[in-house]
Amino acid sequence: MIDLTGCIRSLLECAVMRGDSAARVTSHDVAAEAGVSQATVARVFSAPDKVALATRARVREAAARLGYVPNAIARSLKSQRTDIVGAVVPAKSEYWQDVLTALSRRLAEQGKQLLLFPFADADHVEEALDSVEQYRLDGLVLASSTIRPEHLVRMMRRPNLRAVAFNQPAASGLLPLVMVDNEAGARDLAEHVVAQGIGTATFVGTIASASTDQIRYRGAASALADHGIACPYLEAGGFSYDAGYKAAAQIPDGADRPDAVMGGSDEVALGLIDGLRTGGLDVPGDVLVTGFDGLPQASWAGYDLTTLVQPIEVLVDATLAIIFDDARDAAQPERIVPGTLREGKTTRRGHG
Amino acid sequence: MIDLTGCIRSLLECAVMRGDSAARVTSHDVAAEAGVSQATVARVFSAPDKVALATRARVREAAARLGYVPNAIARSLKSQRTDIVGAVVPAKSEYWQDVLTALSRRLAEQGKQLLLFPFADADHVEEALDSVEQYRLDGLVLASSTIRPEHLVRMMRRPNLRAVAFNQPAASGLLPLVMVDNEAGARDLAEHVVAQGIGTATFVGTIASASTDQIRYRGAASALADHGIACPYLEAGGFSYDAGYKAAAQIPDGADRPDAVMGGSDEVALGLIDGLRTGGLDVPGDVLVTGFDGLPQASWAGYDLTTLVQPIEVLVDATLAIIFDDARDAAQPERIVPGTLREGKTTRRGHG
DNA sequence: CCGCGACGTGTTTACGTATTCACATCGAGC
DNA sequence: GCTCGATGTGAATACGTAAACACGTCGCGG
Repeated sequence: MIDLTGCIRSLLECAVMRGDSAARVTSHDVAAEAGVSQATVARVFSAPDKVALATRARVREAAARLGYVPNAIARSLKSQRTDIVGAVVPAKSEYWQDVLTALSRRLAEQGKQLLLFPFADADHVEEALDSVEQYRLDGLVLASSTIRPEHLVRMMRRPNLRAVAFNQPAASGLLPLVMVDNEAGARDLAEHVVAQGIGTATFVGTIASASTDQIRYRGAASALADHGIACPYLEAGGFSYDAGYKAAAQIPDGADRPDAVMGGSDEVALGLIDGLRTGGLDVPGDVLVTGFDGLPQASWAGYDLTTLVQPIEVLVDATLAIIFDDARDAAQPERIVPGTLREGKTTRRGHG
Repeated sequence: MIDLTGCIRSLLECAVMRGDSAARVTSHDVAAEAGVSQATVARVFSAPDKVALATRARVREAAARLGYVPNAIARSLKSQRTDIVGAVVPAKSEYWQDVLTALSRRLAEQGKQLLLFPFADADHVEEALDSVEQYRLDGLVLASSTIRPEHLVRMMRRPNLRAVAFNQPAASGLLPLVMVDNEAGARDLAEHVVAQGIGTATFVGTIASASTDQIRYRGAASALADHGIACPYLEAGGFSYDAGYKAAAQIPDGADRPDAVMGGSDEVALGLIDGLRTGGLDVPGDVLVTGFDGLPQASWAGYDLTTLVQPIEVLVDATLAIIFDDARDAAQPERIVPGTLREGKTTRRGHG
């Protein structure tokens, strides 16, 4: 039987005991305690092999006794590396949440951290970048296609800072770039709905000025055109469920109703589905719907959306590779990674 | 007509020009350029009112010319403040994504940043806390009820670090605590479904060992008991949609089928809805469903879940108040904030 | 006309670590 | 037995800033 209360109390006493004394334990204090120099203490924590085994043990023990924890701030100042990667992302977005989750997890595995610079809208990117410059980050992920080119330019060639554009086609030629193959993905989706036998289609984009939106539309429209199908463009006005939900009301009904509606993103597509259903239509009975991104919610049974799944892990790994691999000669790498078509029931018509 | 290409090119040249020269512009360089001392430069950027207007302008100009950006690392080392708040959170969770979004936005407004320490599971919290200690953060938000007490204890009384437990009932008495009133919320939900005329109910919890789960169950069960309704507990085994979806299969059907199923969280509840519907049941026709948290997805038209909405902004503000307000005498504040019942169609029965 | 405070600026030091350089010790090789 | 290289350690310095302290100037009241 474990004495949990006692255990916690003793831990507590330990913590309290250290309370003031641990206030600021530096490598000097440890050095004094262990009878060595500060340099040796520093070596024990950053390059242990350079210290004799016995000394190392003595220092470790002294450090533990005093509750010493190396100061990352001081280390960063001296070593010119922070082990922190920044990410400039829109404050609200399901998609970016997923990306950040993957990014932070992978960074944590390498003992590095993720510092967030969220921005409410494109006008606030400037402020975010001001903060970015103050922290001397090891790397920076510029996410969101709503970041304007002038912002990207600003982040070029900062010393000691590898900036990477993530799913940001407009950055091509300016910054190293990692993205999913938006155009091919949109084509795949279009080909898929064509194969279901549709005759008309509408593309409901997110924000017309976003470069991903333009490319996805281009891919879809050109594939449809190959089959003689026109594809009008409708702007939802946002990357959100709400934008898609409202846009559903703009889609013509009656004779002009399209056989398929292609959403510019999963969030928009999910909103479209609910909006169309609220309007009395059946998805996929009356209208097929596709998305783009492969959000977890897209595979929820209530939607089971046909979409293009982005290989987020691959994209994240590619991004970190650019940031941390010292192949600085490969000046402007562009990694375009193919996505995967996920067939859901939103495009599953009765066999025809 | 704007010459966009030219504009970008000039910006680009500017950036390249600064390329090496801006490599490491320090306050000393600016001081030399402006013909003042380093101290004056520092003052211009941290306490401008202490510098004469003319001098200030001259320094600002010199700084702009050289592309000087204050070094936050050095500032932190000197001032013993990082202006960074850390958050220890589970890597995957819709709910925490929402909280983090609110948190980072509010911090950004104050010129502070959010450093993420995500952990995959409770066993990895230890490592996350190791990192936390190295960065001398101004504050720390310990989120998730899966963080164990021994971890909380470890964060007590660290000097210069205000740790706050967020929606973590088990932290009561150990750390300052901010949370929604889980018990009252669960009671409200239970009272609501009772008012719909149910006779039987089941509670599908997330993870039985999580303190929030226990409290929510207690609230629901006691309210139901007040009306003579028993409330068996079923564990989904996670905080996720998938866990809820699978748990739906465990719910008895036929004569034993409960009139209402109360999910331990929105994510679980949404999974439950889809799971029940997949099983051929109608929600709310056959079974009422409730959630807890108030996620954006819960109000999506496809679900329109009845749930208890957490006032995330309020919780976040309370958390930051504890971290930054110098009322250190108020040793262990506990802020329990009431949530709001959101009535969706998942508990809207035909009038009976 | 002197002294005193307010104001603006320069000088100096400290924050806590990593790293370079120098130095001492020890074993091996001729 | 002396040199040479390898190894382990200490002393000193630098990273870039903030803040304490000191100093000089100016304006004011007595």
